[in-house]
Amino acid sequence: MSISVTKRSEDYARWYTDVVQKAELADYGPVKGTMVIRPYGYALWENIRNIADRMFKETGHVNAYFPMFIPESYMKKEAEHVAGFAPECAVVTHGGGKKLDEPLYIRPTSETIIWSMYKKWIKSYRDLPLLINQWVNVVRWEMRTRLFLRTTEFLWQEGHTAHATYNEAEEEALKMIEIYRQLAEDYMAMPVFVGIKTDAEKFAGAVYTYTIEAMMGDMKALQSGTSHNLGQNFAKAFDVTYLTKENKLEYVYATSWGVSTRLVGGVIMTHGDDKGLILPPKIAPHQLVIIPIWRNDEQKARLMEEVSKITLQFKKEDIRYIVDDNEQNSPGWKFNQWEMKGVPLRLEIGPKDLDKKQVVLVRRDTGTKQFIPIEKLFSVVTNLLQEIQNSLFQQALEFRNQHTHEVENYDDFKKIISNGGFVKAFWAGDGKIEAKIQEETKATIRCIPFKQDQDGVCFYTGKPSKTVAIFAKSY
RNA sequence: CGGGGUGUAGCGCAGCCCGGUUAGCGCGCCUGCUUUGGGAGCAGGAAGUCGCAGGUUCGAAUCCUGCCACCCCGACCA
Repeated sequence: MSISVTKRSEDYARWYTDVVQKAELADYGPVKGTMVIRPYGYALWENIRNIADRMFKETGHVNAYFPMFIPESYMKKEAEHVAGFAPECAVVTHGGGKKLDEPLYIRPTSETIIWSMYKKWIKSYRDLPLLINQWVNVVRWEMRTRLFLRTTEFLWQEGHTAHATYNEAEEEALKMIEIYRQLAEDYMAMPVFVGIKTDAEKFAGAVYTYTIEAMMGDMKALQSGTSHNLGQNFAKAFDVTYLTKENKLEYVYATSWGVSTRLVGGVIMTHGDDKGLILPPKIAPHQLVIIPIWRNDEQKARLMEEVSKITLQFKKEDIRYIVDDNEQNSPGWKFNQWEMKGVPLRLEIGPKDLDKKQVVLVRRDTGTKQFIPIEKLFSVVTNLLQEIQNSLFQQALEFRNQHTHEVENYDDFKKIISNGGFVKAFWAGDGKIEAKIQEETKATIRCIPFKQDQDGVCFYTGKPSKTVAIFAKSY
């Protein structure tokens, strides 16, 4: 295996796949479009997942598991839903050597099977709200796949909630997109625009779709999480009704929301550089790698003794560290390897340091190297991890702002889009114009941000508008 | 599904045009010794149905036909 990655400036797509493979995050599976998530990549996903899971539970959600096989008839109950998903489904036609009476769809998402169960479980307003999440795999037979960003099978969570009123469902959908914003910005250090999708881009079967949209290193947008207000569409399709306090029969209101292993791709493309990955400390599998450097066994013994003292404290304070005392590889090799894997901090300790009661600390993001007295090590590491976390977010935010341009006419719009970047512009167009813009520029409306406080003129139609939209080419 | 590309050792490739004995190179792997502060050195070693199936030929990695797989770029999508 060669030991460096394609430069981002040379070929961004190749850089991405190089990093994924050389940082040992994932590998191609034997079936087209499938991905093996390797231990290091899975550890990263687990960290993201655990944070999200905690936030879900703190807001009253519980986990459950629904089957991956969905009867064909269920898929077909909600018209928009089947139109949106059926073409990209894997379908099981045989089981136990026999042709099945009814084909089974492998879930592309679980609304239908979950709502078929909710019909059984919801009878009264006392059963509401029902706030269930599941962490599962789903399958979508995509034409073109890319590791983490779009694979035939991927891991995600899908929350499915049932509510008594429209307002409650709306509140839930908004609450969850806010949780996704926090997950992206506060933990993954990935700034996002939060807003609503246009009709053209919303989920098949949703009334409203809310989204977080991040900018990747090549200035394309990544839809990183969505939350849908499903209204009564699925309740009606699956006939899920409840009795109100007033003994009136009403259809239930629903939401669904999800984030996937795509987030891993988002982290890679938000922070990575030509040396490989750069991971935000809060989600990094290892926050710190310790590399002892010795010349003989006696030195190694002394070093390892000091290292075990140091790690004792890290362990106590829940700093995720790894000691690389492998004897086969040279220090230089290890430096490069762990840089490829994006470990936020590197600690070097050798005989010279031991004599001076110090260590060398190197930041992955800036490359800054400093000598730290061992007695101060713990507090310095703690502060540095926080600082790296903040600085990664700030840097990503600056990058995004630098490449987000306001435009007032279509000519400027086209220039910006073809050079790469987000366009932020007043919008008063409709779906037809949106489609035309997409055809001509490949850019779509990523979202209409929640924060709207200005009046202006639509860049395309020239009509007065109070609505700013974010346009970009996307993954 | 359209366009392009690639299938030869675990990985990356050369050889193919112009058929010829034992199919090479780099990295990795194994053993030993010496090394270790930015991708170590030397010596020895293991490892290949040349993507698959037919065909042409005395002889095919190489020529012909068909098929398959994967990657990249588009249309579709988390």
